[in-house]
Amino acid sequence: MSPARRAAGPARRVVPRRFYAGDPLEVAPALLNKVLVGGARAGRIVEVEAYRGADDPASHAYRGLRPRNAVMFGPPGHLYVYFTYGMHFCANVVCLGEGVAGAVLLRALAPLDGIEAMRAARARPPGAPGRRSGDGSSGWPDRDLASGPARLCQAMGITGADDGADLVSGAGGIQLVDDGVAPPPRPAVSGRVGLRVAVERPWRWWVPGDPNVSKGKGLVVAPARARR
DNA sequence: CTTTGGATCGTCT
DNA sequence: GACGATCCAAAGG
Repeated sequence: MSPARRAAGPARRVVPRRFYAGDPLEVAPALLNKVLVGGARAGRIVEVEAYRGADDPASHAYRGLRPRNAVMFGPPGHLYVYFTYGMHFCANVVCLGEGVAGAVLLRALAPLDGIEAMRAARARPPGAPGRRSGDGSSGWPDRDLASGPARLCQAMGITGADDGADLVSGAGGIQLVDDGVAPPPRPAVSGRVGLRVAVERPWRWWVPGDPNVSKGKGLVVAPARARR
């Protein structure tokens, strides 16, 4: 590697395309603790949600192939980015094979590299409401830089221009890598956030106790049972 | 702490 | 014409 190689930390291996070929319900929890790299910025995935196709009324693919969701029907290992609420982007990893829709929504990252760039991308202008006075901070504690699907895109600089980017080749400047940290053996689970249908499906997973997980609340699907 | 409403526009009805 | 895989701040307790 060049002198610009990372100062510390284990090697990062690109996640192979076959990893994405499975069902989103299996790929989603396996994505936890993988690392999303975009230019000098990188973050560890700590919260995800699975979306499927014709059998998932909450999925953008539920009503069939459209220009917006076309990437969801394409080959696995690509990024599906959509625009919503008139102002936000959200990013998904495409699963399953070509012609079959499936994706995993990336809901939160733990910032690893390029944290200054993330702060800048998420900063409100000086004097804006909500900005802390006194110190030179640009407004957000690091745990809130990417603690939500739209915040994540803002922090990483992901926009609609990245829709369809290949996470394996990295040709679009975004790549998914494994730095040797395994997914949690027992991830936390709940229903998906922000939906009006299929809220009871336990298709949201996160790294238990991680402070970067979004504050969005999914329906509690498997309440802790009293032990005795 | 929780709840509520505004922002803002592509997509679908 | 309605609404969304959201975020943010202001208001209320």
